[in-house]
Amino acid sequence: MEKMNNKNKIFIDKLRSSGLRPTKQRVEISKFLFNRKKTFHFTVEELKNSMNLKRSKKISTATFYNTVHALKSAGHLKEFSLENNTSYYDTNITSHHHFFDNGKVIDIKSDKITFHKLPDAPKGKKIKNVEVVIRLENNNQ
Amino acid sequence: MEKMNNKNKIFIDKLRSSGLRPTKQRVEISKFLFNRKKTFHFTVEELKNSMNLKRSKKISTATFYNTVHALKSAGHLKEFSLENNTSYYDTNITSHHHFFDNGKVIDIKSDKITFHKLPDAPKGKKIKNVEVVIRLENNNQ
DNA sequence: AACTACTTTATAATAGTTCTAAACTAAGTG
DNA sequence: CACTTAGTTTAGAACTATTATAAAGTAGTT
Repeated sequence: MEKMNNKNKIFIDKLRSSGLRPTKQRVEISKFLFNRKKTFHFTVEELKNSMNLKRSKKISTATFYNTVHALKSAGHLKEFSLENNTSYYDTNITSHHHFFDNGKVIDIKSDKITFHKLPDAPKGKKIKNVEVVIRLENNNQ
Repeated sequence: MEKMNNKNKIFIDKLRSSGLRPTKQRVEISKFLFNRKKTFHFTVEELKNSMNLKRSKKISTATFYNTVHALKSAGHLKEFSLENNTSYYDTNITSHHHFFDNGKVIDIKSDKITFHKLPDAPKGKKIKNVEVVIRLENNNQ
């Protein structure tokens, strides 16, 4: 990348350290995803639409999918699913939990939920992680 | 239904009590789903393939989708999602939890997991349910 | 038996995602 | 700095799960 200003260096390093070539597109997508204070939940289509809206030269759909998959494989994004057959991604890769409120997702910090009892893993298996979904509904009156 | 033998009566009643006309197709699908000892996890495509394999007169794809949706709306099936953009259904409609082991799903009885600490619902919301997913991996010593 | 509302069906349509192969580009080499 | 090459981007086709359409069929009532 010819233009490597300081603003981008952190994202370039992040990509490079994951074995991903820091192309123009990947750097811009990384900046969009990770240059924010709060956790970001998104689908690939949402990401594409919001980024391309502001751009004259659009990034292709395939690149959004490729990049999100690469970032996920590198451990920079977490995938999760709702009941609508669409993949959601979460920039918060630490182990944590979620409220699901009619398609809206809210993070719950890991330490907000603790267990009194948990089952053992079946023979030959071990527990990779434990994630809780708390489904919400409106509190009518 | 002209042929209403005792074997089918229970499924016919189940459909009728949910406001669903007990058509030939619905009764057969219900029997296939609910006439078993253990909980059954499936996708609509899996259900279609395994039922139609044995049949000379196939049930159409649309009917499988319609019936599964109707049974879900009536509260006889529960839907859940894995990370592959496909809807899974569970004949165990009681509140319970799951092991996910590389696409394989195993039920965990509700009382096998208890909480020590749980967050409050956000203002104006209340908790509808709490479900835990325990992801497994192989125990390579 | 006749009527009607609900159901099934084949098929088309849609949404999200992955594949393909050609054009492009980052990064190393001399 | 050209040159090379392996990795990347791209448009578009293909694919998979699912939903919509509208015509034909059927359950349940009269």
